[in-house]
Amino acid sequence: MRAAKQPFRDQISLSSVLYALSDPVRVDLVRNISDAGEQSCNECGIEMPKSSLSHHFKVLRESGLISTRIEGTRHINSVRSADLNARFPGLLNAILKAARAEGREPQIFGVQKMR
Amino acid sequence: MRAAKQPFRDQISLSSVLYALSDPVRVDLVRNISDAGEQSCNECGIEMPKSSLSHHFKVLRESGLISTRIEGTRHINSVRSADLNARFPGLLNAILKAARAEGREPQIFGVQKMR
DNA sequence: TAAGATGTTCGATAGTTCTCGAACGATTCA
DNA sequence: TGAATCGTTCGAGAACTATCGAACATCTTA
Repeated sequence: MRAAKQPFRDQISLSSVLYALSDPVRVDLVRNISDAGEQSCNECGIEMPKSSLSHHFKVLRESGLISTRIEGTRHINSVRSADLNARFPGLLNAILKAARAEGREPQIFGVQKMR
Repeated sequence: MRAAKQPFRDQISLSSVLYALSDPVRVDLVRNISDAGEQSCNECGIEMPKSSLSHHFKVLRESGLISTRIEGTRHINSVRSADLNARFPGLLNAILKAARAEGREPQIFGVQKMR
């Protein structure tokens, strides 16, 4: 119903974006959503309690990385590529490319947190 | 004397890099060092207690963003551009460019932290 | 050797963040 | 209406981070 709280394009801050993506779980989420075009929280392929996942989605949303559209009972997420590319040209691609270059497969079978 | 603890090129992790740069103070530091080529902790232009500054330099060092060479009593920092570009091509430039695009001038007159 | 300069390390405090179960809300479907 | 689905929010505990003064270490120079 009420639109998820997210910044306008001009309010997206570099710090928040970098911070949001500094978590392996979240960068995987963005990577998956980006590859799939759109994705519900459910089919993100990352196994973890709902509340934890919801937390990560919230961070991504509030940082301006994703937007969420509600469709029935599902929340469909998409990467705000246009906004991000407008605000920080090349940044998102560089990060996603780096994530792939790092060789770590997107996480699917549970958590693997380290920092 | 003892070399500052820092990761080898292949051990630089995306998460650490993004996390390190998710702090406005640290991204300014990297920006300044990058512009200047090299810089001691002293002349970084950011006013803040020595211990705080040292903490930020440590984070940058441990994430692989900078390396520190000791010369007399001064610790001279430089950005590990070659290593970073080899490991994550285009990433550092994209971030520095984004930092400039954000319009926030590098911090000089004291702290201005917000996140 | 003593004093000064430059940074690091330690210890403490305050604020954040992550994680996860439990409760809640909204929507769909029988 | 009742049950199921899909997510969010709440609350609490553990872990981490930033900040900063004080103490320490190292090198230089008087």
